[in-house]
Amino acid sequence: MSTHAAIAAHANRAVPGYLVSALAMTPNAGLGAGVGAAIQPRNPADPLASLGHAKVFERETTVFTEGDAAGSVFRVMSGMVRLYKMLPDGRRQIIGFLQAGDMMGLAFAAQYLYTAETVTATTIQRIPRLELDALMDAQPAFARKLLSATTSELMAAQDQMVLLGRKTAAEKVATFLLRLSDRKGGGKGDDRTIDLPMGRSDIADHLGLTTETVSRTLTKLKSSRLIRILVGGKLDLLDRDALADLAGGF
Amino acid sequence: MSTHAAIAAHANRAVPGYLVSALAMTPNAGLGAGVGAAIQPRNPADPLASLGHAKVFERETTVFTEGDAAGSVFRVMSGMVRLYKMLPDGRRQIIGFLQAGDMMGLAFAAQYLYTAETVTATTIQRIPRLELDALMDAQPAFARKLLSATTSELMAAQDQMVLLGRKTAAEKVATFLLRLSDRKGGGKGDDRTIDLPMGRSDIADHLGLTTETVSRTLTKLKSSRLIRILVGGKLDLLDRDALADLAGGF
DNA sequence: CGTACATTTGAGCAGGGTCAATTCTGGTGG
DNA sequence: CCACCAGAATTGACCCTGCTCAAATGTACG
Repeated sequence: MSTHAAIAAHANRAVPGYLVSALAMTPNAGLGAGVGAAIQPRNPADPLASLGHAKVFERETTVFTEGDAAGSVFRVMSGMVRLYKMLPDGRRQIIGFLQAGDMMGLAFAAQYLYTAETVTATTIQRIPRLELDALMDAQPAFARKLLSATTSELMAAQDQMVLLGRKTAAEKVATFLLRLSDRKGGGKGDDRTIDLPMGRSDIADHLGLTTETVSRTLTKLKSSRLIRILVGGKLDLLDRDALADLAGGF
Repeated sequence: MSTHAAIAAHANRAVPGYLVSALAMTPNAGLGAGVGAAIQPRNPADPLASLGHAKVFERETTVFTEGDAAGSVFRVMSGMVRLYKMLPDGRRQIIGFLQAGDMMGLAFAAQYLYTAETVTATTIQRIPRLELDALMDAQPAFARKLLSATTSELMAAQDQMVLLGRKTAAEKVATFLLRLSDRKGGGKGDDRTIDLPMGRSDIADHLGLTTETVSRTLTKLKSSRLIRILVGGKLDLLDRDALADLAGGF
């Protein structure tokens, strides 16, 4: 028993530390598949509002890297962030995409367990762990919220396992599009139009596919008149019912 | 927007309820990939010890089904349980395998989000949600433990996403064997021998493979002298280092 | 000891990957 | 305002890993 990169990483879980993963505190969590937890940034009852301070990151910038000492948690205020893990040889699995309200870096470990990078220009609130701890001590209700948000993330992660382990390429892509669409639900404008700020290879690494397969699958959906691909990373869902059928659950 | 089995299930996450998933409260959690949390059954400090009551389930028995009203949480005292989700057409994804100390059924939703079945004869403690709530209110430290356990599960779930999305069949099987081995770490006897009480199709549905591929892969590992397959669902790890290399991280 | 089911093994196939060329897109500078 | 350029996306051709279908062992329990 020696060269256990595998086992070593696994053992992290046993570390009685703090700050383990990402989590979101509102309903719109989920796209992240075990990642983002929205805690309404501007909610009057937002207990995090006064903690830490916000900073703007430009697009394609690293916020923190897997293995870094985990001293803070972060909350996305606007923009989009991707979280991923990499295998030693460079294969990448994107754990999730975070949007406004989602949190990351939350965990009970000394190091961050994945890398966080911005997809678009993003405003991020950085909250020192100590401040978060203090808030949890002071407001038991907040601790409950964190727990609730974390279990929501876990549910999303489980759905993602079904997707990765048992869905076909077409089902994966259809599911992904519907999730994205659900995410930004209530908003303004055409509710059939969704934003795809991330590149094809990001989508591929999130769905366990290659960029080529993602592209081909989108092309097929376009030919079938289920979607329309617009310029500028936007896309119309022309037939949600058909997409939902294709997605096959979740 | 109508036939959204997908979207409906997804929406569950928004339900402000309780009791969402499974979680474990000790280091040996992890095999579950987003599932079991061990809370030392016989630990003197076990705050759950006096709650609910235990029951013995025989092998291959359903404990609860996805969609059932979620009135209780459960803790495995001995034996093994599998948790899974199914797609409408019957494809199955096993979320994780639970062992002694692992909890399940914990969630912030009104229904169970997956099905739990025993693999072997299993003793399970059933704890009404109300009792768990009361405990959380009475012991803030316990609530913290739950949060810690849940984030551990989330970490495990993220590792499982990497496995499902980016690993080859051989890497998946090697990773699985090492995880199983780590799980029951400290125990007695030959630490190279591990128990595989679940069938090949359970392993397959956990790793996103077919039974045939799992079988073939194990045969190859056997031919390469990395493992030895014993009767009675046992198996020897003959070369952990080689397996760890094969597993490629985590 | 026999039967039912699980596992293994075999043969052939296909979904999605790889490698590579072409087209688009968006930003930049003239 | 437009031509140019670099990177992204798309498309094509071919291949391989892992799946399907099927048959042959193994194994456990009554």
